[in-house]
Amino acid sequence: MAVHGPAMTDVARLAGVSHQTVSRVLNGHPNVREQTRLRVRAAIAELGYRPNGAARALVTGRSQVIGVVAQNTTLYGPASLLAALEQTAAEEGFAVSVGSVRNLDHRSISAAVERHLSHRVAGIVVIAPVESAGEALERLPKDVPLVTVDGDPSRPVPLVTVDQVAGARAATQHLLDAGHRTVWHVSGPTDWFDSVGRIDGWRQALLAAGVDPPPPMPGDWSAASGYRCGQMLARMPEVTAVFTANDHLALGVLRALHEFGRRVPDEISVVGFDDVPEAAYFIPPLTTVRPDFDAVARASLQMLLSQIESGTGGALRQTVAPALVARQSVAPPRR
Amino acid sequence: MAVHGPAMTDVARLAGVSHQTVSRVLNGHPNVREQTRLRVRAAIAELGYRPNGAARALVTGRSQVIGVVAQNTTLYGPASLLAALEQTAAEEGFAVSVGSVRNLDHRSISAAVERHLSHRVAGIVVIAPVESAGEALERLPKDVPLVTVDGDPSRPVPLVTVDQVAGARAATQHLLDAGHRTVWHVSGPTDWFDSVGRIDGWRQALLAAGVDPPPPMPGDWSAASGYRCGQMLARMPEVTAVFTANDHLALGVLRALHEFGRRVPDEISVVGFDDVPEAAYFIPPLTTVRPDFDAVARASLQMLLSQIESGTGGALRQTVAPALVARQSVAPPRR
DNA sequence: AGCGTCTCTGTTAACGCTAACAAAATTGGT
DNA sequence: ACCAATTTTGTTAGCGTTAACAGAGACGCT
Repeated sequence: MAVHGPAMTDVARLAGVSHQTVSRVLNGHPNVREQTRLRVRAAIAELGYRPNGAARALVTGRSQVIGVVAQNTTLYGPASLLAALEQTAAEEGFAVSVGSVRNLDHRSISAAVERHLSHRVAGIVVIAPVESAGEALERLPKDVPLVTVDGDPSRPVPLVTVDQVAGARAATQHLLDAGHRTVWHVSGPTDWFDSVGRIDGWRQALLAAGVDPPPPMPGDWSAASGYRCGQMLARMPEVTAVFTANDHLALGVLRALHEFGRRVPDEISVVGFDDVPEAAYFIPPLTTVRPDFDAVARASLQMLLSQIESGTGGALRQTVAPALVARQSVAPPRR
Repeated sequence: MAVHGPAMTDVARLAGVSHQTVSRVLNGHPNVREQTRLRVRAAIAELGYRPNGAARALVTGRSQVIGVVAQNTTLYGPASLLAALEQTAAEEGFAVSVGSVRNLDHRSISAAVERHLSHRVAGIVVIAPVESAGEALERLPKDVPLVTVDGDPSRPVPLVTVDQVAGARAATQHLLDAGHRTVWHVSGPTDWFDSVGRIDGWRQALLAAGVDPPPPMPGDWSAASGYRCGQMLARMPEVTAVFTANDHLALGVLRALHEFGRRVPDEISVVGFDDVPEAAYFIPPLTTVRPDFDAVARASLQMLLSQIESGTGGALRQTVAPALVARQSVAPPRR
């Protein structure tokens, strides 16, 4: 009592009503006399009463907590998404419980989801950018509200995603528009849907321009792998434009090009993806594509909440368009 | 039943024991016959039983959840810390609930803490790098296990922190050792304890070398503010060495110096702080100080768990030493 | 006045688990 | 084989809340 604070019955006693009436006030039930409602509110304030979420969760079978499963919350994208999700959830009165996971393999994901389920979360958001995550998701009890972000477009699971294809197309087109005859691509890991989408968009833009796409160079999102690819690109005199799957890869490429004395954008133009806050201060400032993480978070949460309220598990799909941010890393090719 | 999965009584029935015995097996109570234990385990596996955390939390008064309050989980430091915290907590069987907060003022912090308390978290970790957070923390119910990270060293609250002073001293000393006569400093926001500590360490190293510290230039952690400071530094011919309070500031400085044609490290040496993964790919690769976020997370959690178990609220203090990572952004001054 | 129909409030019974105690089974020493 | 100590199991009573139903007034109609 002393330690755990007052309970509903204490409020009821002080207000001179039954605990059930207090419950009704708390849950905004209509049939409570205005005067009673005020008395209860006053008692709540006086005692500093705070409803016990565990008890509520026990009886309703659902808590006011949303579980998020993500892999590497240190990467800029996932971190931004998580923060946005948390903000949005808080506005709706939900807490967010993170379950990060070392690998996005089947077992790790299941384990994280299990942990969330055992806490009886109201719903789960899975940031599942790779193939292997999909399997784990299909075996889930299907009465659990679930939304995937950046997941597999081919699976029948509610999905919110940044329009990778459109973003990549815009980036590539921007380079073509500047006069480049073709655009090379440093991609992310090919088992990530994000990567696949960005490769697709890049390829589409080239094909639409009647250009045969060169082979994409696979990276792993890190500046280190961008650097390695950059070392190769720097040695190829015909390369004048590069689109990298994220800004960190671009940083590595910029560094390699700089070391080889190839000037950006004079000799080679570079475009990234993500618009990390530092991108404007790369040398030179990086032209990139900015996904709207807030919009993604809002859409995911809205989708999740509608499932929670309706009880039905719709298989919706929502896509958020990213925007090109032009800076100084792009210029027309020298002739 | 069907929707919410089997309960303890279902397991008990299948195993031919009472639900209390199941509870004992689950909680590792010693006095259970080996044979019984196995039978119960088998039943649990067969039914896919998952204990109900809400019910457990209700009766014990504590959930297996740790609340984290942080401001900007998009910044590299907090994000890394959060991820490490989550990993460590998961190993101990705890989930982590994030409560991010727009501002670290008194009211926002209290609100976030309230939200956690209403979910009956077992303990709270506050990543509270600024002064204003301290007040909010002192009014908390003192029976809640609490640990602050990077908080106010002068308050009687359990605290884990990176040794900012030692890190900054090492960075500054490294520059002095290279032969520089003095070292300039681009600091973080001065209401952050991290910044204060780094300023202190820098100043200490200079004073110990018999040098009068130049005025620190205040930034706000962002590359943008680093760039602004860099523009000033670039115009000052006497500057040969700069220590920035984090790597993003350093990036901004590097960019400004580059624009002004001042070469790093030939004319000016730069050292950062944080060792973000990209720092090795800046132009030139950045010498920096690497805090051990995993160690901080482990220490915080251990401190929190010992409070949870013992019930006592010790006012411990623990400091984690960072390590200097030497790269190519430092060289002896030209003479 | 009498009676159904609202609106408001109270009573009781879960939800799934652990704690405390009670009972039964096992062990060991004689 | 018998009693006491010990180990193992079962029984009961909550934890704080919501849901379902029951009861008590207030109101309008015949």
